[in-house]
Amino acid sequence: MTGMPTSRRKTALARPHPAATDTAAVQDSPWRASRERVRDRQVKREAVIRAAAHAFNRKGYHNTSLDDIAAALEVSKPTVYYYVSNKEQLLFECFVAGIEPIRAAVRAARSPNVPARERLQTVLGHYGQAVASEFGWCMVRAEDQDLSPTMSAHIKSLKSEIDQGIRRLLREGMQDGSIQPCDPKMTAFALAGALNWIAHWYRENQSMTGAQIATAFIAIFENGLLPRTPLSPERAPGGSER
Amino acid sequence: MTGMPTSRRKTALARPHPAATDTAAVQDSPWRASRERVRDRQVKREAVIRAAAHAFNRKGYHNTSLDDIAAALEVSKPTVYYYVSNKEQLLFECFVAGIEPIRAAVRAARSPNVPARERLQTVLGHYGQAVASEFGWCMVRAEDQDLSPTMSAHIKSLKSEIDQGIRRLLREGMQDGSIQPCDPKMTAFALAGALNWIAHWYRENQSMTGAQIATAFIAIFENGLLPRTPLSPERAPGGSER
DNA sequence: TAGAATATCTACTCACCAGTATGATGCATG
DNA sequence: CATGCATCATACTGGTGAGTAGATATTCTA
Repeated sequence: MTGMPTSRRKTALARPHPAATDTAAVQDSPWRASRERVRDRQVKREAVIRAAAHAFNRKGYHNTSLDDIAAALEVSKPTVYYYVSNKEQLLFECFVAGIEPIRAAVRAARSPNVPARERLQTVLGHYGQAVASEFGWCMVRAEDQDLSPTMSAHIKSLKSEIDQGIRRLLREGMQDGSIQPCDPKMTAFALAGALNWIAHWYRENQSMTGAQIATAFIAIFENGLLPRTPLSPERAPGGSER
Repeated sequence: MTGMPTSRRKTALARPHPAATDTAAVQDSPWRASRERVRDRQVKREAVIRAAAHAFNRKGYHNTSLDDIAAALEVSKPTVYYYVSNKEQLLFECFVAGIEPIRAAVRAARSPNVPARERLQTVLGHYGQAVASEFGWCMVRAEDQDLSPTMSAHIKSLKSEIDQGIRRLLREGMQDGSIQPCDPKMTAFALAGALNWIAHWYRENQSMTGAQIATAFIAIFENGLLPRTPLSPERAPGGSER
């Protein structure tokens, strides 16, 4: 009987987001599929990762408990711990799942028989798609501050790999004449920032797909805001990916 | 005596960032200034906000306890609660402190006697400075998921105000011919994303100031990656702000 | 100088949650 | 069908941290 009628409910304050359908089950759970125990560790492990990504997307890392994830899969918490060693690793796995396609694209962009700007287009296209994927949020938001030094270092190096790849493409583009002279470091930051931010506003079932957004962004970055002299009718000679 | 020598230490897992100088005191605390009680509620309140921003910057919102903030100010937790009602409000105040200068810049950019691209330059300049400021992190990272519906809606409307302002400048720029035809919505997202992301990599005492970074970004966005026909010797006719 | 208002502290409560101890249940295989 | 392994659950621990109760000290005011 504290008196004041102002909103008490410690719980309500601590969890600002009780969110209607909280235990919103994941669409496909290897457990719900059949009641008898399926022996496929890898499939289940990936289902756990995916469920975690889903929950992190909606409620954020810190507002998601492992009980939430377990509930979404309709299993108990120890089951989750049977497939991953702890919460941090769960975030890390989501991060890797999100960033891997980008790394692949960067590695594939080494072929020097294509103008660097076109190769950059391809990389940025995959980048945008990855950020808009189900793991995009985790990839973008995996914070230093929530990870052990080891994991943090690992993540940093993966991110750096991509950053360096983009800078290299920019430099190569300046050399082969397909890209306007610019500061590769700052330009890479601007590009990555614009694309990363997609994770903050993009939601599935939106009008545009990740690839379409990436294409639009590439056009913006290529053309620039400054009006171009209207004597180059073809603005993007290379075919956009997809 | 659990057996396995694998890393136990529940605490170490839960707080991955014990960070050497954790209770790193804030430079200027109205409390440390003089031991007798100063009667200046507003000054102290602002000191609390600033200390919170500092802590959030370094450790993130969820890894910062109100005890941390109190310790940084060399007071006790109830003292902090004497100036703010709860942790959420603390985040909100930091957000507002960060975003206010941008809103001011957007409002000031209504004067129609200057080309819209130049007005946009000014807005983006202030934007970049704000993101690189001590409140930048809080402004950019104030998550929906950590806020009550009321606060969340409030923040959304403030953000939207800026977004709409940028889109309007883009449209005006297309009309007055100072800006290349483009999709204002996507372009505003790209601009805001690139600038917001500054908060993720910028640290003070870096070689560039926030304003300098903003200037560099504006140049990148204006020129575009596509080489320009080398017949326009002056690339940015408008003087850069500052 | 007596009270009132302001400012601050010590010492709690209580919910939440990561992670675990322990044991049960099914499955394969000899 | 016994044994060992894989899989999963119940029920717990221990620690953390938001927020508070209630007392105390200091300053203002009448």
